[in-house]
Amino acid sequence: MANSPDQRRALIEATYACIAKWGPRRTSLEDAAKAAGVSRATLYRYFPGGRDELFEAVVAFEYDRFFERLLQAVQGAKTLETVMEQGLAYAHRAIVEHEVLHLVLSTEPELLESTFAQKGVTTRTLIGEFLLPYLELHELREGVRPADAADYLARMVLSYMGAAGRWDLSDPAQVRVLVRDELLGGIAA
Amino acid sequence: MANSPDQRRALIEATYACIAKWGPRRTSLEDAAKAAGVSRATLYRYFPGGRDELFEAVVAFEYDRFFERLLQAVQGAKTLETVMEQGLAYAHRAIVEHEVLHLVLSTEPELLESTFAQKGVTTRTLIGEFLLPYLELHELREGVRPADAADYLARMVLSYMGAAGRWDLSDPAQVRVLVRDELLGGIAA
Amino acid sequence: MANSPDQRRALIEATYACIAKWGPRRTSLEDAAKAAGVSRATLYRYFPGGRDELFEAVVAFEYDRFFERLLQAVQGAKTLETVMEQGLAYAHRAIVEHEVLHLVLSTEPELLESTFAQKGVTTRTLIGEFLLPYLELHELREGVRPADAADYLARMVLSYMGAAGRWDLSDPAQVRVLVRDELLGGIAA
Amino acid sequence: MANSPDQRRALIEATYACIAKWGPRRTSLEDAAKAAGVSRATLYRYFPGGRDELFEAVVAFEYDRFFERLLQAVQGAKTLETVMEQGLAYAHRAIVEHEVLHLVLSTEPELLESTFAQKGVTTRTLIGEFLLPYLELHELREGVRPADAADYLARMVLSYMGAAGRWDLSDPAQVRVLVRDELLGGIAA
DNA sequence: CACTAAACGAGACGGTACGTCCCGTCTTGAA
DNA sequence: TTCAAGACGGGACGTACCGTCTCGTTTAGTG
Repeated sequence: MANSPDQRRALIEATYACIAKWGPRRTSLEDAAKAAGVSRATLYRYFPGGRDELFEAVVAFEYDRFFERLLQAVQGAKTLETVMEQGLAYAHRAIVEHEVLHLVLSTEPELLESTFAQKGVTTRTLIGEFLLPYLELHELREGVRPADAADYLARMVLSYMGAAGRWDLSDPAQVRVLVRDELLGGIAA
Repeated sequence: MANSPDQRRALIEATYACIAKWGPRRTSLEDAAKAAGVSRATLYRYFPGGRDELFEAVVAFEYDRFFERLLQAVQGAKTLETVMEQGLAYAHRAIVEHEVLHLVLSTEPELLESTFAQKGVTTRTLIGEFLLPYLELHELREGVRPADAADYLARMVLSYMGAAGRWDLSDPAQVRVLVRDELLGGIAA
Repeated sequence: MANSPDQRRALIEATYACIAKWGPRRTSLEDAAKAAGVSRATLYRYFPGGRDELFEAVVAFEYDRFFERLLQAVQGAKTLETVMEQGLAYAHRAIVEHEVLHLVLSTEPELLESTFAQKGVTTRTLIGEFLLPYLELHELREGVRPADAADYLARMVLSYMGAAGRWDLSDPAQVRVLVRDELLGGIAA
Repeated sequence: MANSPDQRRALIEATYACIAKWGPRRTSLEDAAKAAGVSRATLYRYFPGGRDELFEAVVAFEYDRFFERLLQAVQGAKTLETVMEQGLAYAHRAIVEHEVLHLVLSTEPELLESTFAQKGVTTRTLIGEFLLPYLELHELREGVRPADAADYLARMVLSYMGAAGRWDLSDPAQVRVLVRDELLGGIAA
């Protein structure tokens, strides 16, 4: 039915913009459609599920885009340390700049649940699996298995992504200390 | 002007029940007021901000109640290990049983931060400060400062509260291993 | 549920006015409500059946008003002849002036059907029964029963109400001739 | 531009069938086109005026067909009485059988006049002119002019077509009495 | 016979209106 | 006075059509 992926895309991005401007609850489908240069009727042709389906699509889209770019950000890294540093730095930057996902999720958390549920895997698992190969190449303290270390690092990454605490993650030097001393300190040989 | 704290309380709990049953978006003020045995007009006397204020109050109320009970759960603990074990066990139990908190926390723990950012003090900080005295009494690996360790533990607690991963937190034995070997392993002497 | 008959009345008359101006198909509930100084939501509170119920009410209302005034117009008449003359004259005037009923019925005849169906009696029967007492006091040609004569006159009245043909019913003299010579000629002694 | 009169015809008849089944307001152009085995785009090629033009065409078509057949039904009649009897009998049968005309005529006969006023010549006039030759061959009561009698009979025919009242027009005997005693009684010699 | 022009099916699209639901405000009447 | 009861305006939602438009595809009809 969806002839033009362009319009679908335009709707998602326009909706994203509206949410960023007014918040999800203050964003009507009329607004979103108008911002996409499309009639409300057409919106329903691309998202028959209406508001729910549209918002889910926005979240999924932004979620994918975030991790896609995160992946790009750590593309060049060769060692565990640089992967962690570049990843944390990018994630922090992205999250601070784009608060939209937060906004959506804090207001309508149910959306995220279904989005992730259908993805089947949690974000933490995803990150853990991405880090695993690096850990297998790394010298670990004795008794520390790579899989456990990956899970531990994934949890810490997510935690610091959300709230940096006393660290300023926009300062590469501090990121470097955080990663090498704090995060890897407990597991690296 | 709020004459009866009882009615305010009844409204919050009735709303909580509705949210638990139908989700926030499917819960109307009519439903909530009726469930509280109160007219919609009265609801507006206690929560002039309407829907937003009511829902915020519900979340804040449940949030407070959760930590209040969490505190009770670790009341008798004397050592860092038992505090952590009892706390994690209780939190896991509470989250599994109470769907609403589950709804919020099951997503990603960092979401909670943004939701309660307006409280001025983050949950993580709260937990960290609670753990600090225990850490000051604990033998720590050299070079590990109690404050840093508290922050580290708080992050891990929040992470495991939201998603236990490969651990079954309803099994005290597993909780024991998780706490003593995994979480405290990196900081304890 | 309908607290204020005034608003119900206002809605009916506003709708009537809209229909008169733009025709039924070009009259939206938004128009009608606005013309009545009422919100569309309130319209549905008085006419839960929506458009159908509202339009039926308009037709029924105008129908009743028409016959109410017709009755008034023949109030003073004592003889069959004057009843017929005054009634025909009024009906002709009313129909020519208010074409709205015609407009509705020609576009959405189904409306009228249900309106009359629920009234249980046809207009013709109504008129016949009204004329009957006058006929019983009138000298009739032999073999003509009052009831049959009443039915005959009712049919002719309705026919001339809709289309006067070669008669000018706004001219009392012509009405007089039509009634006395033409209509009563066949039945009066 | 209308290439195929067949398709135009098919559209009208399919629309007629839909109206008969669901009523005009419940009949969409999609329905009508599908029933005619034609796309909605093609419908607009034959009826650029859309819904209005199509529905008008249906009514006009059925109107014409009705009188065409009525004419056939009285073809063989030689006398005024048989013309009236056969005509009334056919009209009654047709109206009872065909729901759509029933829908229109069952209300009040004069409505038809206004509906077809745009035809320039009213149905009543049509019938009157058809009856005139028969009346000119008939012995009339003194003082009764054939043209007046034709108009009178036309009015009565239309009236009885719409509502038979106490007569059962499917019984030839009753039709006979109605025509000869009642309708012609007042004008025949 | 190939080529063009038309009629046609299919369906996307903007737009209007419908009937429904809920919110936030306000009034009324009874305890 | 306080509260329930509920009317009301307003706004958004999801649905259903309408009328317009643009594509391919078939079908004639013609050079």
